[in-house]
Order: sequence, then structure tokens, then C-alpha cells
Amino acid sequence: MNKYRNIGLKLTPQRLAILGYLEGNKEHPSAEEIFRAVSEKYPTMSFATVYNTLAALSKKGNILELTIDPDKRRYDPNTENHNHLICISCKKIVDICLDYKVVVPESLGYDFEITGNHIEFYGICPACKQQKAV
Amino acid sequence: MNKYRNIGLKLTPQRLAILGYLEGNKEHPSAEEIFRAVSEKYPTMSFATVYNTLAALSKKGNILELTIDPDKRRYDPNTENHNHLICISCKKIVDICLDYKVVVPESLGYDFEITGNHIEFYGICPACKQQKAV
DNA sequence: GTACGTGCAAAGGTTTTGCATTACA
DNA sequence: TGTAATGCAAAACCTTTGCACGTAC
Repeated sequence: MNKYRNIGLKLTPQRLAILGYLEGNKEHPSAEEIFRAVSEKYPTMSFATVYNTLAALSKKGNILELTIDPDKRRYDPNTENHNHLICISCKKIVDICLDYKVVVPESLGYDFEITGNHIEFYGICPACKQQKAV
Repeated sequence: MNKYRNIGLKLTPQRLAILGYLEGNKEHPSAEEIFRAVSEKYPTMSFATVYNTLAALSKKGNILELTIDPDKRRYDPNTENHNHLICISCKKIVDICLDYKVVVPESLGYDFEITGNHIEFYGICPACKQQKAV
């Protein structure tokens, strides 16, 4: 947790609880799931604090906001370059930690200053596949 | 428009208006933009009809629902395999019509049945770049 | 001590729903 | 004619905001 000491944010107990819940978390939880988990230890926790903290961490580059789930934002503590695979049925998300080296050719003439990219894979997870087969 | 005759949906004037507005549209409009545009000819048009139609068309595979903009869903009449570049400042979206041939290696062991993928590029468009330079 | 964070509740924006009416096929 | 779509309003849902109070630094 000490690594967060110099990110320019006040380390309140609430924030440490959120950081602790996210650290190493591979579930790509939503704000609501984070709220529920952290509320157990901090019953006074509010959504405003969760969103405030997530926005601050995201702005500082300490976590990622994923838009891969159309229903709600998901959060990812892994800020390394990586991609995702989502089950279109149950919305489970798994990491695809590969660097695909995709680029936008300048020949397309868009003249954008490219700042990043993200590959979303869609599919059906084993559990949902089995359910459908029944 | 005749190409929509056999998609298994009733072709009401409202739906034809939505299809007409989307056809060839490269703006990746939101439901609200579609509603505003189509309302000019059909003042009684309701949001329910817009969403209903977009969901039906999306389900039939005639349009794509994009989740690249965190603020709202965007719709794309181009159902060919292609990717997108979004300006993180003004949310303008442009097409990247290239096939990148990215795949999820089976060696990762996820056992998902992959149904598709989508690459999102992030950047700053020329107009926003210039504004920031001021 | 002060700037920043918290918590509550209310508001905002997008999308969905229920239901009576209408119209395509 | 019968099934499906429309339109309206209300509701549901996720996220943001205003503001008084509290706390990390």
C-alpha cells in the first residue's frame, strides 16, 4: 500500500480499503461491487466516495476504467498494456495479456494523435456454453 | 431500402426513417441524435420506438451497438468487420476499416467460444489538438 | 490550519417498461 | 384479422453534484 503514498491523493481509510479491494483483483468489478465489498468494513461508505476515488485513481493512472460492458463501467487495477475478453452472456471479463502491436496507418489521413488502444474480444464462456447446450 | 424487406421486421414509416437516417451514416450517432433527426419528419416519434427499433436491428445483425463512448451507446450501420478511433476529448468517432487479424491463443486456456473482436483506438482529433495548443 | 475527502440526498442523463392504441402484413 | 409496433409517461438504472461536516497532511 505504501506505493500509493506519492500519487498526490490523501490516503483516507476509505481509499485504502478501495485500493486494497482492487489490488490484484482480476474480476473487473463495477462501482457497485466495489461499494458492496468495501461497505462491509466501512458501513458509512457512500457511492460518492467510491466514484470520487475511482475517478481520482483513474485520472492519476493508477487504475483503468473499462467501457467493455455496455451496462456499467468496470474497473481494472492492472494498468499494464493488456486486452480483454468478455462473455456476451454473463459479462464475465478475463484478461488477455498480450501485446498485439496494432497501429493506425498514417495513410488513412486522420491526423489524430493516438494515445492508446484496447482490443475487446467477445465470446461465450465455458459455463454459459454448457448452459446453452442443456 | 428494399433490402430490409426480408429481415423479419415490420417496416413501419418510423423504422424506415431510422434506417434512412443511418444508411451510410459515418457519425456513429447516439439514440438521442437519431431521435432528434428522425423527429423532424415524424414529430410523434418516441424514444421507445427509437430504442425498440435499434435493439431489433442490432439483434438481427443489421446495425452495431458501440460501447466505445462511456457516456452513451452509439450506433453504426456498417456491419462489416472494422474498428474505431475515438477522440477522448470531443468523442468524435471515425472508422478504421482494416482487418487486424487478432486472435486469442488457445494456449491461454480460457476455452471461450470467440464470436468477434473490436479494436478501439484512443486519441485526440486535429480540431481538439489545435484547441489545446491555444 | 487548510485544503481536500466524506457522506447524504437529490438531481441528471440514458435506457427500459407497462399499457392502451394503432397499423403492418 | 392478428400480431407486432407505436407513443406516452413513469420508472429503473448508473453516475454526478451540492453542501455541510470531518480529517489527512
